Amino acid sequence: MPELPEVETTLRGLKPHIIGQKIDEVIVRHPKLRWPIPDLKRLEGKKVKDLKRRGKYLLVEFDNGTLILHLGMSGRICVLSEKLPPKKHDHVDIHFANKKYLRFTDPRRFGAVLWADNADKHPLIKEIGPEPLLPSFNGKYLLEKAKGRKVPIKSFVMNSKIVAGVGNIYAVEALFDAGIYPLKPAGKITLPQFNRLVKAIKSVLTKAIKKGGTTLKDFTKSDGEPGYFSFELKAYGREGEKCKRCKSVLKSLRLGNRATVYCGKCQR
DNA sequence: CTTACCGCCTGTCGGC
DNA sequence: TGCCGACAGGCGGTAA
Repeated sequence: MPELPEVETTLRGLKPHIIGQKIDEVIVRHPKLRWPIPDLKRLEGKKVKDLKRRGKYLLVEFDNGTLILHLGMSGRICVLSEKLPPKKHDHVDIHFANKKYLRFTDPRRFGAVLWADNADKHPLIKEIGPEPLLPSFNGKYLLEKAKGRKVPIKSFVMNSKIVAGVGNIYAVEALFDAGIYPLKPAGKITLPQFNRLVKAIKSVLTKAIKKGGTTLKDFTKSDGEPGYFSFELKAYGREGEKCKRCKSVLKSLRLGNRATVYCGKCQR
């Protein structure tokens, strides 16, 4: 389940291997991910100009457009230098002139590999809200956006139009840290609460990215998995266990079919 | 415009 | 041991 920190870790691991590299050949074995993979012949002979992240999307930039990658739930990308026979879920290989190649793996195929002539205008990218780690994402911004909205705050922060790339795990953790009840209507949250929430989101994402950084040296191993499972979660997955703050038992509810753990005492 | 809900996939896990 | 159904989950799409 790659969340933003894992995508960021993937980006950092990938960058030194692929920037400036010329593509020799692209092999697509299973063209049906979340959307059909377009014809990637257009990449052959092109050089990777830059690699960026927008929310959980990875953007591989070329002089004629951008390859958009999304890892969905189960996607992984690695760079290999020795020829390994493709396994069942290795859907795309991108071979570079330096004999290394990028391999896109995704068992559940919720991920995406797409092309955009202009990524900024692509429908999946253009509506994405501010990056959570930039200063433009702050309490005042959220307060303004939340005016009159009745959606539960958890759904609100998981809405990519409001803020980019905050998934279930980090929404649960940040709301716990900020002491906000997940079902509280977004429009009823005060500026001090939003300030705390923003601080919590930034801090939890930053911590996870730091953790991910320790896995970078193994990036080219085919089994090198960005490690956020080792990241210490205070609420997510701890239903029925004791709150680390007040010792009462953590409760859970389902919101839009998503596991939502919270402390009934600390979160109001 | 806002909100609620569907469904794409497959590995894993609990129950029998 | 093996079969089977339930479940997880990002997130765009669509219905209300």
